[in-house]
Amino acid sequence: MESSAVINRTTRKGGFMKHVYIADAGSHEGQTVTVKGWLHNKRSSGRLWFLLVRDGTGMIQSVVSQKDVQEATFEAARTVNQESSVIMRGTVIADERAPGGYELQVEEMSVYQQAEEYPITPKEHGTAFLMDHRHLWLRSSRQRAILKIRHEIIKACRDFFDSRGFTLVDTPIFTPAACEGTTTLFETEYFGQKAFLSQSGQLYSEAAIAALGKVYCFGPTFRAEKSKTRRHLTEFWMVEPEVAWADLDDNMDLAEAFVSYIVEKVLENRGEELKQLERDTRPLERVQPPFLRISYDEAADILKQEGVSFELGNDFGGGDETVISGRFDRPVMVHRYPAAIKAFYMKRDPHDESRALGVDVLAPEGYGEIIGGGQREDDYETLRKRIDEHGLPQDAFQWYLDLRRYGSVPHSGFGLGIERTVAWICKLPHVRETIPFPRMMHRLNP
RNA sequence: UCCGGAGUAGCUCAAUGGUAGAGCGGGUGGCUGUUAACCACUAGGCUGGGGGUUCAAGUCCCUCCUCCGGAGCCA
Repeated sequence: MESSAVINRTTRKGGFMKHVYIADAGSHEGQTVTVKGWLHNKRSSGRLWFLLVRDGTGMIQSVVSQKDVQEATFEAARTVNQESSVIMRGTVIADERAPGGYELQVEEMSVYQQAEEYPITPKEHGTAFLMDHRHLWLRSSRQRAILKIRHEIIKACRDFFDSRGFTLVDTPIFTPAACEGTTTLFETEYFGQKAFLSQSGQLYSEAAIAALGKVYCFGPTFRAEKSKTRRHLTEFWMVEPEVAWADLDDNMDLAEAFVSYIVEKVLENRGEELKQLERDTRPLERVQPPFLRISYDEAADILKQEGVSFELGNDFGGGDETVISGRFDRPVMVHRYPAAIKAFYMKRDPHDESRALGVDVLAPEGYGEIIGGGQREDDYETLRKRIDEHGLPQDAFQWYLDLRRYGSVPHSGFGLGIERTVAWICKLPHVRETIPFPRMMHRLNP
């Protein structure tokens, strides 16, 4: 979209000729073009106005000089206010004094809509205020950069799997029962019966592999936990591959290739945005295979060496993950957690029944778990036993058990949390800025 | 749910228990190269709600509400 320069060759009411996107303005140097956008900021020097105009592709300084324009245009420049929608016709000229190197020497401008007093000013604001105005906050340069990188990450996820023969399988949002039985779910009324919002598409993806071999699902997931930390949202996006005939090692190979690919694509295509966020890219450049693979017990040893009090058998907390990942210059994969703290569907390690063939990928720089996954239990009787042990309803999982009755195969997969990945790659202090409209315990609006 | 912190102008914040202020934003005026421009003037307040102590409460006490940070839970 951004590269299609000319979309309107005819003069229409309220518009001027030759609409050009700001990102392409440089290639129209010396030409008269029309720019349509929003007034980001303005400054003046008497009979000269500098209007910073933004159109989603970029920003350009437009200069309105009283001696060069008609009275109506100069008056428009004088009275137009922040975030008004504007149409500017002028000549593109190179000028090193202009931010971006090019500016628009305005010949005529019109205000499509004069904005009311804009609540977000070019000065500092608190997070609560900005979140209340999230629908407007998105217009800021910083939020725009984050959303561009989020998009790049999502595109990289899809490209990665698509180019490796995976098929996208959309899994349901309404589910009849808990997928894992471990987390608190949002409950909703479904024509007289209870339904729950999905916390993972994994179980359905497991069904799909017998049809398609390699699949992934990509969608929103919901957790009703009353978590109030920088790493939690109640609604977040997850991409989950599932592969038939893959064991835990294959799964880890896939995960490290996947994460490396995502980082590579962001570095390749979103350098401008990373720079805008003042992200030091050196730690990202080190994100290449192989990632170190350590067992849960080795990870626990690290905590012991670092003097962190930790009870063997427990799961790692956010602080523990930071200490463990702090040892490495790239993501680290921790495998073979105690089976007792993992979901019912995880396959046990044949060499040690107390350990599950699960793996978490911990991002560096204190960002913690971005991937969780593992090899699934594929034996019918064992899985039945696990469902009982976890106190889950046998009926609801009958279809899932069927998968172990009709051509069961070893298989593995994982889920990557998009928001945590965006937060890490952008080095943001909180996941709430990684999604356009975050949903948190205390945030349902806008 | 637990622990801690904060609610004062549209926003970000000041204000010994004694007349509630600044910067930004808004308005008016000035400036032909501004870079979150600058300069002058100006409007703007139920100090989160309720109760109490006091001659006097933004300030002290109780309570409720809201938000922020952390923990737990989790991805």
